[in-house]
Amino acid sequence: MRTEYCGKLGSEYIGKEVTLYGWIDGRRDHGGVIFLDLRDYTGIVQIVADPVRTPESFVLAEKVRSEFVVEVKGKVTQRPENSLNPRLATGTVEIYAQSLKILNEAKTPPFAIADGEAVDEKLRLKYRYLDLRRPSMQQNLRLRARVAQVMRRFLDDNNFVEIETPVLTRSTPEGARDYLVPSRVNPGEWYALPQSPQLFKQLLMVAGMDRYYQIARCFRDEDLRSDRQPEFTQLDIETSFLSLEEILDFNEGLIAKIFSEIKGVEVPRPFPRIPYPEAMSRYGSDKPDTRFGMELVNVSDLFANSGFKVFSSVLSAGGKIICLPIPGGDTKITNTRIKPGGDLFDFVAQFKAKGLAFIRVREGNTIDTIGALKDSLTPEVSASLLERTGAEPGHLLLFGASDETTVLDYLGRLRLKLGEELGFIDHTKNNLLWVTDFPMFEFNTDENRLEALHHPFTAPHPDDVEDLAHARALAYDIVWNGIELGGGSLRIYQRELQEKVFATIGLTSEEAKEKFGFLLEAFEYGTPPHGGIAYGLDRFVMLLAGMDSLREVIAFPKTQKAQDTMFGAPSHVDAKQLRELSVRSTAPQS
RNA sequence: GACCCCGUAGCUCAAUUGGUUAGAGCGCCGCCCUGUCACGGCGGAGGUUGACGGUUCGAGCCCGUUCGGGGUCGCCA
Repeated sequence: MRTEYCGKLGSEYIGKEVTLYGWIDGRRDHGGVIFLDLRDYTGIVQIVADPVRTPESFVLAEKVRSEFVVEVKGKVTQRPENSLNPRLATGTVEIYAQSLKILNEAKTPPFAIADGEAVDEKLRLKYRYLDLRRPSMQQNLRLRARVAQVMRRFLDDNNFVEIETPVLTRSTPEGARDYLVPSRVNPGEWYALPQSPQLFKQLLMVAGMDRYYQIARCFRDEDLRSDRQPEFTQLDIETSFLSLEEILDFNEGLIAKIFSEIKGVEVPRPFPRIPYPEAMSRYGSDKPDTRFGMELVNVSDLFANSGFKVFSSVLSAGGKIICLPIPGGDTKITNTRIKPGGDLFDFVAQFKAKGLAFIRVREGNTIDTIGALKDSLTPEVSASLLERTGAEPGHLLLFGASDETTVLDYLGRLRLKLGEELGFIDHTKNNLLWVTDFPMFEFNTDENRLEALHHPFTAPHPDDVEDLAHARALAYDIVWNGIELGGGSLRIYQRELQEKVFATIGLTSEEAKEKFGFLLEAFEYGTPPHGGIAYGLDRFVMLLAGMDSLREVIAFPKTQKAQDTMFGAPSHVDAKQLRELSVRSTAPQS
């Protein structure tokens, strides 16, 4: 029986007989004495074997290699004065191995079980069980478990009930592509894996569960990114009878608790709230990073009578001229980068920018720019420009001219790129904020119809119900340092309103009845006002761990091609299995 | 669907302008070593340069195709 963990041993254990289990982390053979590093998840402790004091284990210690699994029994001993190792937590002691038992041998691992050197991603995933032995992965997964525990404890303390919802459910319109599961019992019919438990949790509110949460696995069959996996985990929350204010306040409590217990950081409350239109106009993003300035400035009016054709033609087409002011940018950013062929030009071009105009502000507020623009800058316009953008000598002013949505998007992205490049981002900050007042719908030009920005169950602002197409939603996103941690809304709980929203996104009443009839019917049996939120747990943990990929906080993640290279999933299946499911593959035979 | 980066020994990387037998560190194996902890010393093994095709007197290097990993755009209510 194990009596202690390796990494916990210290001077207070001296003289104690211990039994340890773990992996051999290293071996130093001096011929007459052999030192072994024994590792478990808590750390490393030094084992000693020599022919005089521990003759039996000495013979075995000569055979032991890295990653052998062993049992060690012995006495915790004070290290000699000149052999202390201050770099090891257990460096004041060592164990003379009275007994050393090899429980299992190990092949030489394909990479060292240690942090530090970067190992190729495909190797890590192929040998994930070895990769997970590394200290950093041990820490990340244990951090994840602690975060989930803090969440559960907080919600439990607030009378929430944890309820599981089905993984085999039905496909619904809108949203991401579904993962489908064929039904054997119902040939030709399919389950869909849930993109979120949204409708189930709303029905739990109808059911009077009052406060629900679930750490729920969700599935979306879309292309992967470093922060997007096809299956991921949400902390899903729903409450009845709470106002929007109460929900935000409650969630701030949850987040503050996580920051306090996990990071030891007390975050100030209440979190700032930025209405969506303001977030877009100031930051060009619905998840603004407020850790640095460089806010966008609308200067359209200053160029209303401009002779600069690029600007005047955009303005007359109803577009906007927006400025991105860059302190110190005059010397740090060359014209070459801004002009066609430059990296900044190419960067914004992929987001539909036609180009970037620029003004350089020099000593005495003199202005350097291209001739065509200079001609339209009267002294009055120049003065207003400098005042409104806060520009001082050394500033570079970049200008985008396009329709409003487009120009805000590409300048917002450019702001982030340059803010990072120029070192303006203070990475010690924890800027938490809510974005509120999202529009209910946005126009999908491909399908030529409105679609829900959040989802079609989001309640409109009560002042805006007369004109649903332009209504604000009672929705909110929580943003940490420019990254969306989660989002939610108050929900519709009246049948008529829900039907109107379905109609607005182009669902016929027949389609609405066929796909959501159960929800509409439920609304007729006394549905409480309700609302909630969902957090991306993987992403939250990734950020708390300071990692830049979800793979670092998921035990068995998928590759960019959505494969599990260790298990070999997805895989072909027997023809018999397909027949049972009434499914035939149309994929080209390989 | 598209673009970019990467692929050389078990691992991390190098290899001048296309030029002799593809190198280094770590790891691994053997021998030596009683206080190391990145132990040390001596010796050794280890390569289809992801794959296929092309150009060339000659290809790790150039070209094409393809496979794999990563990043990004689109996509992700």
